[in-house]
Amino acid sequence: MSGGPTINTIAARAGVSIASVSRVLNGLPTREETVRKVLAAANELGYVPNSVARSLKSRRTNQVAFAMADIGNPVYLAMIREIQPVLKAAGYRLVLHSTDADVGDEIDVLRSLGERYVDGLIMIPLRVTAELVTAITVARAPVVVIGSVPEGTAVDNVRTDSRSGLRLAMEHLHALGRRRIGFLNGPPDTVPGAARGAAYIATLAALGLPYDPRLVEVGDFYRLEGAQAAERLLARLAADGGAPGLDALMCANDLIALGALDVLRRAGLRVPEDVAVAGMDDVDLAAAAWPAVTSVSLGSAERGKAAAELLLDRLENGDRAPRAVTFEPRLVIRASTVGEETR
Amino acid sequence: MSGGPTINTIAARAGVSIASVSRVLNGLPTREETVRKVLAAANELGYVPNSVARSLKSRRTNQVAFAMADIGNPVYLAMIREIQPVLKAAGYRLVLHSTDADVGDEIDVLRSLGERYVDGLIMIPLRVTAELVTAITVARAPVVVIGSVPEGTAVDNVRTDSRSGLRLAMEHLHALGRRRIGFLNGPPDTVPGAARGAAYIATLAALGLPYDPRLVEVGDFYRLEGAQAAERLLARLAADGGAPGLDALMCANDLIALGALDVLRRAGLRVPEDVAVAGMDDVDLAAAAWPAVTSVSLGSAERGKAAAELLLDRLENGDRAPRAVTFEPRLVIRASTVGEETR
DNA sequence: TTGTAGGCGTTATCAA
DNA sequence: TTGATAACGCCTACAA
Repeated sequence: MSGGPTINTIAARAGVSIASVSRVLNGLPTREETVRKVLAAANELGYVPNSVARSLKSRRTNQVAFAMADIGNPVYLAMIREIQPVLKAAGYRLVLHSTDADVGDEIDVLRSLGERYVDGLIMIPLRVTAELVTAITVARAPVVVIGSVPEGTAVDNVRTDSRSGLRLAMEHLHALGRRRIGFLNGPPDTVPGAARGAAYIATLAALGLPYDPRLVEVGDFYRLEGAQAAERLLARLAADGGAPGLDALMCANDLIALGALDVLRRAGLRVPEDVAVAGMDDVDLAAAAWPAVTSVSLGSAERGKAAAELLLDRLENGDRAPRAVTFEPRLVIRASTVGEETR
Repeated sequence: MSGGPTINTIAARAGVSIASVSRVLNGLPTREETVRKVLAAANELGYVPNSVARSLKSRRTNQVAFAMADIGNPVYLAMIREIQPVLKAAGYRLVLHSTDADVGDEIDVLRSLGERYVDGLIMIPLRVTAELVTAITVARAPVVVIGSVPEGTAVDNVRTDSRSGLRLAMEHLHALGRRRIGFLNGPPDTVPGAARGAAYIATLAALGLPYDPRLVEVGDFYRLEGAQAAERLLARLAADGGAPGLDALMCANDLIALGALDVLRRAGLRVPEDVAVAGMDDVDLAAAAWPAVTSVSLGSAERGKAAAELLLDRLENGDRAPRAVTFEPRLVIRASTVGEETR
């Protein structure tokens, strides 16, 4: 009573052994009549196989975990939307982990693979410490990492070069005649924060523009923090010299750009006439904002899909060499840099 | 080798029985020295308990499923963001199901509860058929439904009255002097579509406004479909009489409103000067849009949290009576109805 | 073709 | 305090 029917219940009802029940249920060759009796009993009892018992025996759970910093981030959301159907089609369920970008949490998730509640893991670490890399390499289940990972780490990996992506956007701003290009970054101790910060400086040099630290502010990859960073930047520029001395704002992601947009507007600056704004990630929100935000697509959806496929492949072929899939960034030009007329 | 260490491995290593190992690992009273030996062995071997075996024995998986139409919908996303931490704090993992608003899929999920891979389910059905209700009542694990469910259905339930919510928005439009209030709805065979369609007509009557079917279009609850519906509406009005004859647009959700916003703008109509626009759900996007969209908050986050708590409560207290939690809709006034000046 | 029995990794009972 | 042993529900040799 406490649990539902099991193969024992069915066996008793059908007057056969549990082995026969199992055989019928798994489509193994069985005498016609036995099949009938078993199926009839299973039907009447509303039998559903217990996946836990099945997993214990088969050593496979048909579950895959996805670990990211925060589901609220539209980038991860775009990935999930691609990952989920791929996994579902292959018969896997999706288990979600939010790590709040905490390395400890991420390492916990990796360790928990030893509990064997999933067959594999797709993860997006934001801070790649040595300890994390170790945890990845000793993980008890296949792992696919979305994002950069130290050269030579033996793990399936899907990445986009955000450095060249940021460069695309900067070149675009430069081509529009902008010369005082500010930069709002996320935490520099994260992989994307470090990469984009370095790319900003490198691109300035490549464009022959001076690097002026007063044009740079650091916050976090969210809208609110982006707005605060923009406020600090404007306040400092005002204190420094009066005139904004700023004709473009490169933002390390779209959420920051959206926050900056509000602040600029409130400060009476027109976008893009006074200050052109560009972001990264090309999330839905960027296209929906007003003005729509020029952004660098890092192929979130494609990366998610590729990661899922990579993991599925490894689940069937555990000992192939680690593979790295790379996507090219792509500039999506919208009104926040070129204005309305081109729409 | 193939699997990780088990209590057998540890028992052998520590020179004790598996029963002792289990006792130590579960903190049951054991002799000091045995504890030491077992913990030492477990540490050296990097032992992690197998959750599948544990689940088989304990009949609990520490997993909860969440089933919704589409993770891309910001409403569900807001819910997940609340549900996840509540479950995590209680030691549960979250399994995600996307059903594409397909009743068959939802019934499949309910049936799959018999597989016992989760301890409970939170679901948001869009179309509540008799078959679905049956499936809910015979489900093999506790279910919490977010949304309306037929009177008397014995299931934990969290809801907001979207009828009175829509009425709030309509009264607001009316108070602003709008008299030709159009309506863009989602599929009328969904619970929210039906409720909001009925509420539109009822509210018109309550406001003493005539019901003009030419002001109503039906599409789906997404941005693209909302835009298409808005286009059809404008085209028909233009064909019918030339002048728009429309001074407000009530949208069944925010995504529809965002789509409509684009279309109105492209048609050269100013929002809100020519046409005021209101949506429902109060998703992030509504606040981020330009102009920001007046919306009716149906308490998505709160509903998610309440659902998770309701489920946790039932998991500890399986036989209490079904409970219904209700939230009041709340109007959030933004620029799309009152213009910029009030910001 | 069918049934018996052992094992997947844990927990829990019952003697010793 | 400890160790054998029996479940949990399923799959699968192996033997009949």
